[in-house]
Amino acid sequence: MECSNQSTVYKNAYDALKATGLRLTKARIAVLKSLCNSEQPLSPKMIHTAILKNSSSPSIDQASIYRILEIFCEKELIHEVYSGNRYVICSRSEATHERHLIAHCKNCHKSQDVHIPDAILNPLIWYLNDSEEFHASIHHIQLDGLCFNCKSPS
Amino acid sequence: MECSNQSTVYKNAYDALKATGLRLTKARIAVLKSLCNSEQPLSPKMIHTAILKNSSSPSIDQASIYRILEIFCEKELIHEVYSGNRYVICSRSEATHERHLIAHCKNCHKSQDVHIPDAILNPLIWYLNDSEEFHASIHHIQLDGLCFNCKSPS
DNA sequence: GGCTTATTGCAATTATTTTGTAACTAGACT
DNA sequence: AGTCTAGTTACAAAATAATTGCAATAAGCC
Repeated sequence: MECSNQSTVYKNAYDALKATGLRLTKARIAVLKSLCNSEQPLSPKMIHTAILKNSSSPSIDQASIYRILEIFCEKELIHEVYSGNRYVICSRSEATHERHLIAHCKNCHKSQDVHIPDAILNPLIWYLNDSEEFHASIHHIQLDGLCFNCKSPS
Repeated sequence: MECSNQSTVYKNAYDALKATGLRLTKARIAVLKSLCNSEQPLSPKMIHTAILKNSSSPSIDQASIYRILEIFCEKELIHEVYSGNRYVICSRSEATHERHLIAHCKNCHKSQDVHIPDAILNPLIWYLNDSEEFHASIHHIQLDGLCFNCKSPS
């Protein structure tokens, strides 16, 4: 909602798009804007709806939006984030009250429990709760990254 | 793949299912088993396929699988995890090389950058990388939990 | 302004998710 | 073991979402 902040976000995103060498089409601009104007992650459908609702935007076909999002991800202009249509059994370690994180490999899509010593995890939990920014559920912190097998040796 | 471990996982999950008071139907058992036997999160479709492939399982209708997953989530027998069909602009802070986490509120679905002091985050990153279990991408660690607004006051 | 080709719109296809209802069955109680 | 009954499921159909091929378009370059 911070207008000055918003435009900074958009300006950065626009510059990043330009830097990729991709053409600056009205469709891509519209998708970028809708993401920049939102404080929550948007699904392709939500982006489509947002663009249609905005009278100043041209109408963009949904197929284009899928393609644009795919390209933007490749170029790392945007991230894909949590949506929630995959499931795992609640962790093995919950029963024993151990703390853990669910680590999700972006490459092979396997998930694993990662056990973190309390000495390391506690400060993070405490910091978050004290900051009042966010209350992380201890038994369901999800890390995105690469598992050991998929981690490139570079 | 650890057989003894697998059955422990299943045994716990089965006990947890029983404890909910839900009926122990063949469909629910089949869904529970397929999740327990998988080391990666499964989509409804994947679960359906897995069950059909398993000759010892009865054939379960996919509509039932959707309903079972919904109920299991309510009862907290399973978690929904990352799947990736929502998008956010790559973070504001990446450009300045600040470290941050993307925190995703399970209630209102807004995401926010959570800034963690290096003193707190570094040990976690270092521990993970040293453990060789998982390589978390520093600019894309995702926390699931509740944002301050949605956090219940209890 | 005209050229070139990356990109989009359109339309059709395929996949996924949801819903209503009749049939079924797990668990409880004889 | 047999019967009852509410909770579940299978089936079919509808709604929604995602993908694809190709002709039309327009962005960037001269």
